[in-house]
Amino acid sequence: MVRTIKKQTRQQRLHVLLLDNPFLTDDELAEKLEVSIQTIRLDRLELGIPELRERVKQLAEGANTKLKSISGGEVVGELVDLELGQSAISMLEISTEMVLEKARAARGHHLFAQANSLAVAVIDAEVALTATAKVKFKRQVGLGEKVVAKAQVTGSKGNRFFVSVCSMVNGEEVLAGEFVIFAKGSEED
Amino acid sequence: MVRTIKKQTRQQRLHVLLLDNPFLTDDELAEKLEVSIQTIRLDRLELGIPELRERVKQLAEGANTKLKSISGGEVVGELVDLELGQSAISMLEISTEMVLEKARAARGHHLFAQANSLAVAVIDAEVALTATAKVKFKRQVGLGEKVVAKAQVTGSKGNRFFVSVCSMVNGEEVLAGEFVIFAKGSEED
DNA sequence: ACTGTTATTAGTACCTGGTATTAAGATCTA
DNA sequence: TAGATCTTAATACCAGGTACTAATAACAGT
Repeated sequence: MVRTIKKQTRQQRLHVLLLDNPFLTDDELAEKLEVSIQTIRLDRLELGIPELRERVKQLAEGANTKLKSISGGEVVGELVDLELGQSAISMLEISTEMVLEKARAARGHHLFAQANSLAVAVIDAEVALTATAKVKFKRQVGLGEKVVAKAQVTGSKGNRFFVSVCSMVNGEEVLAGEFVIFAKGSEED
Repeated sequence: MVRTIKKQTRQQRLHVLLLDNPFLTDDELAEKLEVSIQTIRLDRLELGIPELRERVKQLAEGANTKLKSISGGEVVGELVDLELGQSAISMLEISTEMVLEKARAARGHHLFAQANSLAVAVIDAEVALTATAKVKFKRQVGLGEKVVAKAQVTGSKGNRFFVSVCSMVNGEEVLAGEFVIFAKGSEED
């Protein structure tokens, strides 16, 4: 079944081509893969790949929400556990966009963002803002690694809450932070 | 000239509608604004607004680069001045995505990201990573405000560099931070 | 060598969301 | 009432598809 193998590899190449550049039309794909446009369409059908316009649309929508989830979401990372006023756990997988090209290590502020947003989230108040933060980055975090952050409220004084956060990768500490969070008032950030 | 006013306000509404939801077709716009589809098309022509597919495409492309510039770019914010190994200045305008809904204030980690990436950028080395950070948020920063961060290298010890960062809005201090940055090696983040 | 299956290509009708152009009415203004 | 502006209609055309039918090519098993 040589043809089947050909077909499979072509469909794989199709998949890769579209991952690399989702803006390719069937026409262009047909040229690149040296088959007819109908074959491309059958392939897309079999692979469940939508047409150009749909792909572009999904990109446009998806990028929007991804942007928000990175910069505007309530918690950076995925909230795994939350006991308001006491402790919280979140998980963040390091993606390509978070990594410094040269060092291939996650940029510090992403780890900070995870820890900071978790420290804010754990506070049981309408409005909570970071007042001060003291952070230690213990070791690099690489692409694809999953960072688990644990936040623990250690005390409070008036509307000031003290939260310590510890982030781990595979049981290894990668970040330790002490946060002071302001609750309710709009005095500071 | 009642018609002219009508036209202007309609075009303004058109503009706003598309800002709010760029995925609207001319058909839908015509319905919302209670004019014919031709009028919508003339309006788009006059306003220089491209057709739906083009808008979506631009969103898809633009969102990609925006994502990168927020999370993967070399410096968070706009680099205004840079003297490698000495000092650097960057500017960051607070956009809607950076703001906490309830507090209407910029989330701490955005200010941190600006300061941290600036502290890293100012170091004259192939690879620079944050080792420790101590940050104080002095006051809230609101939507649309422009944060100017200044980083100053205050000393070094081996491959450890000490950088202090001060961020201001309208001459008012909003963030003060002390960073320790590792240069070259891949020891820590 | 013949047959059945799978793979590929071709062709056609139709769809959405447009552009571009021409022409006809509507609306107001001087 | 004439002229300018605005709005709507109608039509031809386009890209980039879907959906379907049919013909042909390539090979496998017997």
